[in-house]
Amino acid sequence: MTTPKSTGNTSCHTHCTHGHSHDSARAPGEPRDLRDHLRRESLRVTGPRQAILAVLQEHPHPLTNKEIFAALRPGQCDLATVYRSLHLLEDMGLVTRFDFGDGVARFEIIRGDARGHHHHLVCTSCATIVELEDCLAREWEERITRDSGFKEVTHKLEFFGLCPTCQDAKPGTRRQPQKRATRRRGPSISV
Amino acid sequence: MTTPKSTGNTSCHTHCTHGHSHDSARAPGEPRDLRDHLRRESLRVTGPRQAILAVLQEHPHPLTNKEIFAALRPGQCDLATVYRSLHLLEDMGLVTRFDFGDGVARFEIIRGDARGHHHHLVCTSCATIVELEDCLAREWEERITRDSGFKEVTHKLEFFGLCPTCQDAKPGTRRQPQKRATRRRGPSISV
DNA sequence: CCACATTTGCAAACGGTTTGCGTCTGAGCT
DNA sequence: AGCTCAGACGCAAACCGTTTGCAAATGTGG
Repeated sequence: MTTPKSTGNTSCHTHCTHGHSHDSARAPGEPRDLRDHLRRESLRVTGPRQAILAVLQEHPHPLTNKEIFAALRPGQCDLATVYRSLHLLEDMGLVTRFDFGDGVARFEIIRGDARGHHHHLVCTSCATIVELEDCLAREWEERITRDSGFKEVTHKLEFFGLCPTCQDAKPGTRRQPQKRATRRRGPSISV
Repeated sequence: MTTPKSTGNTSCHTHCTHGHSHDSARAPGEPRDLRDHLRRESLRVTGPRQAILAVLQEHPHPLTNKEIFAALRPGQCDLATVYRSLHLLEDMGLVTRFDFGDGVARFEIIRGDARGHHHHLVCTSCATIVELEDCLAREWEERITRDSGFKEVTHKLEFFGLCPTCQDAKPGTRRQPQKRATRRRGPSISV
């Protein structure tokens, strides 16, 4: 259950092609911001919500609901509340949902410091996650908007590969035709 | 269950920036190809497998397991067999799995005629799907491979938006804070 | 036509996620 | 401070896509 494997390290920000302004002009994910957002919609500032956001703030990588739940003090709140709170935080725009195609949602806090919309590089073997700087597909959104007639065009883009560590521990040739190991969720991510 | 909604129309191939060679030099998804692949690995050419591949060949858009199952003659095969066969076809490289982030896998046959790796534009309201020509992110894979130390880098990229039809039938402002409609799977795709 | 490994159908299990409902609580008001 | 009540929470059950165990059915090479 609580496999801590999925949170990797390896900070490999591929590029840094923008000013990287270090002024912290109200980061969206800050505690104050949570209060403001909730007040504005006459919702309650509760312990679970603050605790969950705090966990997200301490972790620089996408976390699953269970991982967030595990990072909370035992008995601090129910798993169902974690799910509900993350929907709320997502709707309020404080948190981004990521989908690595393994059927588990992951969440990351939205930081003010130029760490907004971005993508990930995920190891298909150990699920180590590398954050990629900035977005790559904005201009395509525009082109597609023009050509398709769609509106409010957004995108999801994630990269997958074998991380340096897993390249060594390679278990021979992969892709046996049938008869492979179980397909039930493991630490790895099938692409 | 069998909502046929998710298969849209609207063929809007955004560009066509390559020779579009019309020679059908052995398309991967053809029946003959299925036989070859199976024989090569001493697997059986069964009715269900041929039928499933045939359904995929008739449909130009990604289909879910259930949609494929529904397109088969009643009693032709079990839903579990559909799941198993699609894993097989995917492993053999005859079919591509797509993930639109709604927790349901979709499959599309791999055609030989320059319709290999490509992406989609999905309406977040009615789930209409538009096929986008070719791939846009190949060069990024190379760059990321260089910069990260990962190997065998691949990617998943899908676009989402409001299709022309759904732009009109817009139900006022969206994004109510809490208390929105059910989150259980519907025809639409939440991004 | 046989023998046997591969597949299938069926039903049950699985795991992430959502929800119904009764109880609890944050926060505005007095 | 105390009241009040809409909004949150905890708990457990439901949902739903997917996977799998097992016995019976079937494709294939010899």
